[in-house]
Amino acid sequence: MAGAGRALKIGEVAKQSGVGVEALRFYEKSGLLDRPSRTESGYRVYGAEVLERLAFIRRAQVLGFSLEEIRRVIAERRAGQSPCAEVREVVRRRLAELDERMAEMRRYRKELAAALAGWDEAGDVAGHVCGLIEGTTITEPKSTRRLAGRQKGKS
Amino acid sequence: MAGAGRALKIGEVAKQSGVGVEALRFYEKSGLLDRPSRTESGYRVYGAEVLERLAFIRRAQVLGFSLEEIRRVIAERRAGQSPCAEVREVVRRRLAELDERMAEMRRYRKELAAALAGWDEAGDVAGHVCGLIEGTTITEPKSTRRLAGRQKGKS
DNA sequence: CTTGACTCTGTAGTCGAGTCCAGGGTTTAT
DNA sequence: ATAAACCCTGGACTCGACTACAGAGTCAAG
Repeated sequence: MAGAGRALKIGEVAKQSGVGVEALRFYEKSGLLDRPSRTESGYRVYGAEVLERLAFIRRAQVLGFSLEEIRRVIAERRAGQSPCAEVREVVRRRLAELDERMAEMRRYRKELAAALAGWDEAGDVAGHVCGLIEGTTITEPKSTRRLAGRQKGKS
Repeated sequence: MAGAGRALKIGEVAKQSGVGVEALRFYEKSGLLDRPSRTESGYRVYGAEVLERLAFIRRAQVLGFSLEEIRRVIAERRAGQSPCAEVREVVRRRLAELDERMAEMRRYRKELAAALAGWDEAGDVAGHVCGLIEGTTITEPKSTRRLAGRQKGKS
């Protein structure tokens, strides 16, 4: 696979992958990208396969892997072992988390929607903030854990 | 309302609210809590109503409000205006976000589950990472936005 | 040959929601 | 009276995934 124009400089890679020059260097530092060869003057020179790697990373990210997890997967792959066991593990965990998360969200959604609706017609009583928050009784999630949170993308 | 033991010191409040001394001071600094009166020696002295305020904050947080949003709501309330319009706004936004989020999650879940299942019986092919990530084609979310992310809770 | 776009390294800053610490002072129980 | 437990301030640190910047070198076009 791959066969497009090779010998990409970092800016090319950024443009083609949508990842951003700084992020690319950051990924390299974090062990997500192999360090590429260099021109005599020190410029990074990538082969087209880096684009696949980046797609891989993006995908994994989207699936909820943290960069650290992705790093481990890649490292294992490079160590010859198929990282499948690991990946499977992570995926299973993700699934469970996702389900939990979604259940939580559904609950919140219900609360929110109910509060909004009920309060939409009730008008507001001074002193109470719309009854919205002070009124609702929520079954507290015992541990509020991270979502597969990602920051604002520029795209 | 309220009528329990008044004149709480910060540690009491922490214990009764589950919020943590440092967080309480942090909330105060951030304008989420009014600054309480002090003893002569400078100790914070809270009235019981702070517990309600904290419950309010917790609830709002759980509903997906950021501290900044909560701060605004409280500020508006204090300014005499009912913050209902604002709250409603935020809630509506949250609902929309939540829905979008959940749709995304459902998609991911499907991908993950499918990948896991399909791959569970296929065995692994070297070179491909389980087909999991390199294989799946995901309809990319056009902008990857923050979830109502919250860090690891200590509870 | 000069201008401007690109690249390099290394360090620092961002955001959110806190946590942790040092280096004090105070209150309470023994 | 003294130790333990509490409280104070101010600032630094955490985590994750980047982004920004300074200051310097390099490359391609005109």
